[in-house]
Amino acid sequence: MNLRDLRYLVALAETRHFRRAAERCFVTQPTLSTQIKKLEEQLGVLLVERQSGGVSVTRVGEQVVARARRVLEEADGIVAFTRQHRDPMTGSIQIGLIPTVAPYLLPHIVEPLHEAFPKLELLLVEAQTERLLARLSNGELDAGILALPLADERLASRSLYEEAFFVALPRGHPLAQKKLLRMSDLASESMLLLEDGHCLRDQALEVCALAGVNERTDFRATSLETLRQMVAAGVGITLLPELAAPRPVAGQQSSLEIRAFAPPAPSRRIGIAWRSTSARHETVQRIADLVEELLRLARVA
Amino acid sequence: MNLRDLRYLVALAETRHFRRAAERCFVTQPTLSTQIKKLEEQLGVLLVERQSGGVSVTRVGEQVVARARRVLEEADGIVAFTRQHRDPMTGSIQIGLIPTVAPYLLPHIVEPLHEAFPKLELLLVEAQTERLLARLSNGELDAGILALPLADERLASRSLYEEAFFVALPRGHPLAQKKLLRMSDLASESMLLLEDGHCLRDQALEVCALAGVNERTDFRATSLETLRQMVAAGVGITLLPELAAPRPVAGQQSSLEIRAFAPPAPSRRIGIAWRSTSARHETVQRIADLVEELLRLARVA
DNA sequence: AGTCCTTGATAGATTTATCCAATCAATTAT
DNA sequence: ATAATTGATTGGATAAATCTATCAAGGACT
Repeated sequence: MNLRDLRYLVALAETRHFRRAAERCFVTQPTLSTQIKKLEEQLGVLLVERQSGGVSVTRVGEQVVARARRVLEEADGIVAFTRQHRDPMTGSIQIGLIPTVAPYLLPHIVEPLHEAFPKLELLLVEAQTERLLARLSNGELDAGILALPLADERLASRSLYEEAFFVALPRGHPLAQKKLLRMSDLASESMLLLEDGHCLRDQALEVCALAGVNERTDFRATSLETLRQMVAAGVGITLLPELAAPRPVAGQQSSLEIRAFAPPAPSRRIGIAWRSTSARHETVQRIADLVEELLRLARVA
Repeated sequence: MNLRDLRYLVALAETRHFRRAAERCFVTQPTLSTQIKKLEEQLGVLLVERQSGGVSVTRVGEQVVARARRVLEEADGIVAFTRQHRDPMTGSIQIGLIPTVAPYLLPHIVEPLHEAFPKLELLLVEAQTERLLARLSNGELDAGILALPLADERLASRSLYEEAFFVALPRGHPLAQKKLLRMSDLASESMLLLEDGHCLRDQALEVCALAGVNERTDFRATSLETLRQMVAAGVGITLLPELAAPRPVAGQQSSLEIRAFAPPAPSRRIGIAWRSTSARHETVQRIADLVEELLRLARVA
């Protein structure tokens, strides 16, 4: 049996006429005749009575026609459904972000993304790198925004932006008197860091190694915001990635001082990753394009 | 698009494996690969992600697969419908039975059914009511033999027979001295019952409630046969449905005594259920007719 | 009656779709 | 490193669907 045969049958039932039915199906009458006959043979039942001057559908035929209509409706439904989804920017896409990026990047991109791709449903998940990569690999996520480079070879990735590290100091800290800091300035300090599992922790540790700074091991924060609070409370200093370093709001006093490094400033690269086999490749690229553009604009401003 | 392609797709979604899917469809892997690819091109959407080590269905793919299943079901419905219009008593029919009926009813009916309808292939499945109804509703079964009444409104049903409950006692039990028991006789007893999920358990509990008997809660049997063994071993008493209460075989001593209730004896009604839309309606009726007749004869004998 | 027109059926040629066998490239397991 | 799996690809055989041309049967009209 075949969807085509069912279409022939329905057309025949509606026109009660082989020639007109054939015409409607854009085939010749013998074609339709043969196929209907074959269908009847396959089903072992006579579907139509061929009478001179037209065709009448048998009782069994009526039932089959009714069922055939349902089949065709469902089948056409598939086509209609996929037609809607042919546009890569429709449907839903699941994106994971690392916790040291999500709360600082998302405010910049969620609204513009929604405006640019109103039919795209963004499902955002926050998770640390390891778990993110696992969920990406097993198909639970379509894309992940995290620090590059990646170890996983089955994943493809591209860069979105590079963010410099800034030093966060409590108000009144001696180093706050300098406008730009050098690595060597930090040598006598001890650094507050995030707990294990955050890639930012590893990145900061690397900077520390270069600067000859020790980690303050009696305390590890579970989030960047906690870390910021601790610095503000005077417990120590820390490194903040660019997007997480708050712009000084005009007229607002902060107990936190942010200082940049003198070039060459340490930095980290944030990118987006996806399965190289992903069916959502196109969607991911379009999102990446927009995010890149948005970040460029935000940095200039 | 083509019904065959949809079958390929569903097989692929179920096996997550081109080769195994191809095998199931009785074609070679390249054939299935090509057709799936063609289907994807026609729909303009990627349906599966090809990864080394298997296949995963995309989100759009999942939707298409679900729709494809409906199309195929409807299409198969046409075949089934016409098949039974040729001769309702040919082909195969899948019947589910509850575990407290199957082993006691089937010996009475399987052979006569086969003799009466030699071209009908009986496929018998044993399952508890809940699972039976589920498999009936989703089309895995054509009919189900279970206790009435049913809750499910999408199913039609008719009665096959009513079976009284009997009391099973260990040999030498005081109650065994009476020929007929009243509910009130049981008041001081504690009853052994089946484990949860068996409808017989619920029915027996209802009788217990009427009789003011308590369930023996430290033990629940997984089958009627286990239950019978326990009673024979003197652990307690139980209720057995009529067909499961063994006739006393002449000359054979049993450590089990069976006693009927004085009228009005408690009983349960066993019936057969089917989807009201089932293409096998006629077949089910003919089977029900014969089963009803057979049971009537068996009861008289 | 005879002719014309309509109906669907049939035969043979042609095009198209489907399929398989063999093989490849990539990845994973041993 | 080697073998085993994975799905993709290619070329040619096979089967199916289609078209053109024609036929036979029935009804309508002159």
